[in-house]
Amino acid sequence: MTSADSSSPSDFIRDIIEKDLRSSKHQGRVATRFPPEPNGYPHIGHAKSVCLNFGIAAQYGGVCNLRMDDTDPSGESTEYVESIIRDVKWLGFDWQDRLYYASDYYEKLYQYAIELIGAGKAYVCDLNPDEIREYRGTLTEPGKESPYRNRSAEENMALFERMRAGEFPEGSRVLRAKIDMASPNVTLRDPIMYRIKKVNHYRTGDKWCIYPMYDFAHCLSDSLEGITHSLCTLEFENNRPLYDWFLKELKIHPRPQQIEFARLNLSYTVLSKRRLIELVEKGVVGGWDDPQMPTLSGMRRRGYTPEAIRNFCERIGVSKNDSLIDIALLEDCVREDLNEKAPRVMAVLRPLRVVIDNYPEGRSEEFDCPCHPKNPEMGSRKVPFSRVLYIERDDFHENPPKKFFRLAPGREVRLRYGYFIRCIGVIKDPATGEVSEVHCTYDPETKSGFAPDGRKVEATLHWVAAAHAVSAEVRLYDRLYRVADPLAEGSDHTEHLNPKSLETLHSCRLEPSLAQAAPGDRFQFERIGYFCVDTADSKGQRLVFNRTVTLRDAWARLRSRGEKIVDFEK
RNA sequence: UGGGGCGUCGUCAAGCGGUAAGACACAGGAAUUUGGAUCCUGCAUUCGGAGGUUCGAAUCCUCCCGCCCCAGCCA
Repeated sequence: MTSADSSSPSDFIRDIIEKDLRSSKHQGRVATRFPPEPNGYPHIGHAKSVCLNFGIAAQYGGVCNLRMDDTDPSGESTEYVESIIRDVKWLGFDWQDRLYYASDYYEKLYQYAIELIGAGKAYVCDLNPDEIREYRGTLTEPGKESPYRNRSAEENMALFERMRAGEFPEGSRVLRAKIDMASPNVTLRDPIMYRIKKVNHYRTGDKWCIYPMYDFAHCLSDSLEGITHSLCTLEFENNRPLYDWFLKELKIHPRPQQIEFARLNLSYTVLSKRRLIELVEKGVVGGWDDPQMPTLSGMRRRGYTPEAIRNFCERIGVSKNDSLIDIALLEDCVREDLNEKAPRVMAVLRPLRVVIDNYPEGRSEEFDCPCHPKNPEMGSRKVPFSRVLYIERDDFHENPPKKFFRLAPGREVRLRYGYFIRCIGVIKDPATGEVSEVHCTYDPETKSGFAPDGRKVEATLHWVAAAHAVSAEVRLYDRLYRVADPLAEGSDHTEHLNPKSLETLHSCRLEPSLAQAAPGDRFQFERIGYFCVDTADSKGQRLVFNRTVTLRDAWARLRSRGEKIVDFEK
């Protein structure tokens, strides 16, 4: 026997499923579900769950449903439902006709509640919220039984009907499961099943004024859909006995099994809906789809591909360890995907004017440049060359530091797919002393970048012909936070925001082929990084690019290492 | 200090009594018309700690330590 198929992932959840399959526990069926509450935009943490649930269904020939877990009308909306549908689809998953809503089960859930009341397992409690909390006890002390705990089934039935009819104000009564006020598991101390909320529901409108709680609704929704394995995050581990209690007391036969795994935490970002809403509402970011956001819509706009995200979700694995994934892994995933897919292009972000003194004025020529160095099938594009060019400011140093081997006075470098040029002088702004123009000569023998005499050059620079360049705005995104764990030790994450998480460059000069770029198109700006055309702000003549991720940069690494040494010496 | 869960490389993560996979990160090198990609090389004598069982323990037992979750009419 060969070792496990390395193309399909394996983890403790799949182990359980395979065991269940062998023992025919669910008649060989596998059914999962992705059950978001539509009260926010899905983020990369949701993607982990989406990939897990849909991935498992696909791997074992099962199904995965998409279910809106909409049991609390405050905060839920159609906008969020739409964002979830759009993003899960974009990730590449298909639930066919199995889009469900917990709110479609309200009537059935109500009947289940009636059944529990009839069995003496649920009661209407008149305690107010404060009293309920007091009666619940603490982590170390048992709770006290509610004085309403032993009402007759008839009385409970009548009261519950009147709750539904809207006869009582919010907060005045709840329906509770009668379990055990002394349970060491606080979840089991007569948990609330229904509360009164006189709030309009985005789907059921004002039809209901009582709404089921998560614990009651979730297990039953799962069983109603024939879910076999109900995967959720670790914080629900305490709730599992309650999940099982409802199903057992209602004598539901094929019972779904809840299995908990660790939610995703990503370094230098924050992945809680509450925190993300805060960023949106405080205006720290431009919205849920701001490219700085770890939301799927933000990442899409930033230029991430679904493939990269899926690969990431597979690479991080699934376990019960509370972990913090290094964002470098995510970045590696996009680079890996975009390295293959993104056409190469030249763009100068911070232009420095270069004049080729021995290149005739008014003359220009075109080079045919491959769109991908390894994949000829991606074709080529024409790039014009002329006497005045732009190169990257960073690619020239009047007094080059050690190990800097780009352009400097007297040095020769190659212009990618162009000519060798040698710097013969600089012109400085008399006011600032800053280099404003570099003068060079070119070697006509080195056309396309080859020297017939075989001489070598240390660097190859990207460039753009000044007269032919198109202008663009480029947004350089970096990590949103300065610290790896912005929530560490209960600190306020907004104190750790990275002030440089967005730098906008307005006078970027791009090769003319980019004038045709359409919103969403992705490119590699050679030697810089991966960029995509912004889908919201790039329109008509106004070109806006977002940086998805930088290229790995050995020079930048050397430089920052140097800085560290300098700091150390201080 | 009640209950539930988790501790294997800087970060993830395999391992399921037979002698520590892999990935990212990091470091070095080769090659290079992207200081990219690629390719080599290195990177846990030891698995939170201490005892014990065993010919043999990351895997079994005992005790201890650390971290996370639970006292919403949120999910």
